[in-house]
Amino acid sequence: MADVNVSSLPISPKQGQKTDDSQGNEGIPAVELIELLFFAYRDFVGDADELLARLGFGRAHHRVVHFVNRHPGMRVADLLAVLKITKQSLGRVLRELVDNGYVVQKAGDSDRRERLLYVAPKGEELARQLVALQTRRFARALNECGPGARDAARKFLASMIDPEQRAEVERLIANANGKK
Amino acid sequence: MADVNVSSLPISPKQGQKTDDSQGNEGIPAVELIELLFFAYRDFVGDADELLARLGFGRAHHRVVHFVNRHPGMRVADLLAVLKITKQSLGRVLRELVDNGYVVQKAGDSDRRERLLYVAPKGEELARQLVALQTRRFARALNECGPGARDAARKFLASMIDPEQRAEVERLIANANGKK
DNA sequence: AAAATAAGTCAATATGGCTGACGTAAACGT
DNA sequence: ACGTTTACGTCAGCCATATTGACTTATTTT
Repeated sequence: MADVNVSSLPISPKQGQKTDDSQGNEGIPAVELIELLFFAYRDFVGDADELLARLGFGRAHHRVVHFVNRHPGMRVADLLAVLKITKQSLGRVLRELVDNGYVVQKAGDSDRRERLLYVAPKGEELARQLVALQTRRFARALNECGPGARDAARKFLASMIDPEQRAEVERLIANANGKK
Repeated sequence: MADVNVSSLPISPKQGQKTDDSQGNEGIPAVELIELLFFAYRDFVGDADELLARLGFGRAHHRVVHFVNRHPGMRVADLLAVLKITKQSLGRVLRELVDNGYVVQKAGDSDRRERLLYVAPKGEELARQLVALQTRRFARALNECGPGARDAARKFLASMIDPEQRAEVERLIANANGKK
């Protein structure tokens, strides 16, 4: 599968551009971390792509199914805010998911203008499979890193989020987890 | 900028779906890590987007400038292998970068069919600015996580890469770092 | 009754991918 | 020396995902 031949690239003439920042975190130029995150994320999303492609879906459908599954009854406006896309962009994707029986919409109880979003059984199963795929990658990686890696990764990833947005994301996750 | 209103999403009825995997890494459902990585990566690439947009460039240009800067003299075929895109997809992006004086091409010395890629001063400056932006995010995050976070993050990110691809990525990074 | 809100839709456009087909120049193999 | 392969580029057409702007419909709010 996609066996590339990147061997023997020329060696960069400029030696390790440190750009360092103390605080007990010296020694690894940040550009290295930047590239690792790039490759890690590419493989991370790649897990889901094959499964989605077999259903005729793309990453946009993935995101919708995932968040609707995690937040049953969310409004369209909420979904737009989470995904940070426009309503026109969501339109086609949501319609396809509804038409194919992955997502259902119900008018709001107190406000009947709202179309509350829920996953149908098909959608829940798809979301479950997608989470399972990506969970497997995390499990493998964290096992390789040894004990404590999970907490460290959680803290690191949260810290990478824009400070102004972090509280909101944490709230989102806590809500979906059932706020235990 | 983009102040969303995601407050008060409904609470998920199904409690924390553990999907756990022992090894001293219990306690955080993987779905939480999945979402944190999603949001972290979105903000991570978002850093560059604004700067690129001002130049009329997109993420595709970012990747090209970055890797050409890190691997001066790389061949077009090497770049295609790293980015895993087709030569037709690269075509327009590379042409724009060359036309606007960010990247230069030189015929190979021993094989004159090759068009070796180099950043022009303009391209080097752009690459530097982009790395600086993303370095700033890493520095802030790692400082928040305390000592040792850098090594932990490096190990974690590397472990998230497909095992079959990891050696190749490590080689790529080592080469660019000057193989010290 | 008027205004604001939630959602959906139409149209046009941009970006970044893809496949297939073809062309050119240079290197390689027999 | 000739034919094949390689490295690169390009034309044409397609798809997926996103954008902005304008407009409609239903419903709630004021």
